[in-house]
Amino acid sequence: MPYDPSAFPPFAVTVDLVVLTVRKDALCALVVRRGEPPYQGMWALPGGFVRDDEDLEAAAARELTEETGLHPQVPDGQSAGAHLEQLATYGAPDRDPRMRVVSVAHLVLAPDLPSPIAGGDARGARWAPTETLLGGADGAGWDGERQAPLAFDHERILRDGVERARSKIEYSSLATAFCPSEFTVGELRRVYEAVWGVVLDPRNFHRKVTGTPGFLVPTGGTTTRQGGRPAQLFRAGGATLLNPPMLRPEV
Amino acid sequence: MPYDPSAFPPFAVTVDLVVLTVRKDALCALVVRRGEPPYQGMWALPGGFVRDDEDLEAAAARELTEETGLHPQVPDGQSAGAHLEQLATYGAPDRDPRMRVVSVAHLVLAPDLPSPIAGGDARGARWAPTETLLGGADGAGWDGERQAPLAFDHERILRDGVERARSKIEYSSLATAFCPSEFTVGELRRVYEAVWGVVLDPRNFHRKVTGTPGFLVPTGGTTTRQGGRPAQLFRAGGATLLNPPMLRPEV
DNA sequence: GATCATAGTCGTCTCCTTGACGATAAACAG
DNA sequence: CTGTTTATCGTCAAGGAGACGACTATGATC
Repeated sequence: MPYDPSAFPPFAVTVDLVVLTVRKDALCALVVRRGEPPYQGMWALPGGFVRDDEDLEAAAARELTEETGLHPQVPDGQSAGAHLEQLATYGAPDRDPRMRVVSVAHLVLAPDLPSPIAGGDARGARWAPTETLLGGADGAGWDGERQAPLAFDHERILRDGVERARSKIEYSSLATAFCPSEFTVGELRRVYEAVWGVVLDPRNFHRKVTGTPGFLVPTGGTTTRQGGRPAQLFRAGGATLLNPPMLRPEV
Repeated sequence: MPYDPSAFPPFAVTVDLVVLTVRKDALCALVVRRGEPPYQGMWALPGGFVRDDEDLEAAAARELTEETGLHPQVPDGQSAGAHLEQLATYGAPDRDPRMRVVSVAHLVLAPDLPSPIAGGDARGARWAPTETLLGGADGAGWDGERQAPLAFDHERILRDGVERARSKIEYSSLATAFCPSEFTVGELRRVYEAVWGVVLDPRNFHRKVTGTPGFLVPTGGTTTRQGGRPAQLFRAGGATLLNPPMLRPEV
């Protein structure tokens, strides 16, 4: 098919963000309240239009900073860096009732932020447990109160993002993106437990992560912030792919 | 950011296809020759504009049928069905010199087609080994002749698609998408060898795939089309996720 | 027809990983 | 001092994976 500049239908292109963190042993996502129609007053994933001369990833990074104050992927900066990657693109013709909108969703994994949502356009933004946002079909049985459904097709996007995160921490070292720059083995274990929704054996987990080359680098320090015996502090090692992978317990 | 229908910049949205198959023990991709500028005369991935009222996946399926005659994912039809999934979206502001184009790339895994490219808009379309199309940085050392580079950012897209395929056949049963509806363990092994670019032990491979529940279902028939002792015929089982996974040999 | 080459299939052996779980260590709360 | 909590080390048995020997059933060649 030839390119004919007058033949292509016009689209709006947006980025939406699935920003995940682990708070109080629960996997949580950032949602914002919509201030205008459609879906006015409902919760939605943060996002916005891609600008005229802006790359997709740059748009995602800009939205992330606007909403949370987080900066993606600062190589080693102490400032809270977050992992950002493209998730998938959603473009059903009727997903926005006003016009044809194609949304390039991105996945962000962030450490738990000290202040609620630092430096963000935080009017009506909050962290909500993914289990609450997704209702029943989110894996393990669930009996809490149902949250009003998300706007647009954002529930589907969030579900895909959570599944991506669950799968990705198996074979990559990305679970450390949920941790502060220095963390203990126990804190990392609680990340895996929260994201997968399972309970892991502390002894086997310790053996596994400390035995995986390049995953963890001891800093020499210790901490007792979790109570109990002081734990060694680690930072993320250089490895991005884990070999052998962490395997989600089956069933 | 509020939606302002007059504020969003106009984009063109296309789908591009990375169509992979295994031919003569080599992983090959479908490329078409461009008939007009820019990049006139160069090879490119097949693709085209998304229509006004068309979902992204529908557009990818339509392009696939137009180019190859393949239909995606016919549940069990004998007619050559192919696996189709979204790969990633590419939207750098300068990726097309004429206008702002966002391309939603899709990955297709197809069995080797009997006729060169059946029923397709095949003027100037061909299968080319990915190793040739990608030049050096495609993993194992390479010393063949260099193919002229692909148009646009299609080399990057192809590289991502090949990597996705390599990784996906590890933990899913998608390698069977490269095989005809009935195939032998040896044929499946040659698929893995071609996609990964390695040599696998036939005995361990046989034990592994026949021992993975839901991967293969014996049909009862045998074939000698590969020469040697007749081999049992199988078809793909119901499992989509392999447990345990096939692991790519390291290094 | 005997022999050879080619594939396919079954077994064995050893090493390593994993899951289950006992035991010890070092902090804090009472 | 004692109990509680969390961290860390060790042991053991079961299963998976790589290396590789052995045997089988075809077609090709002499």
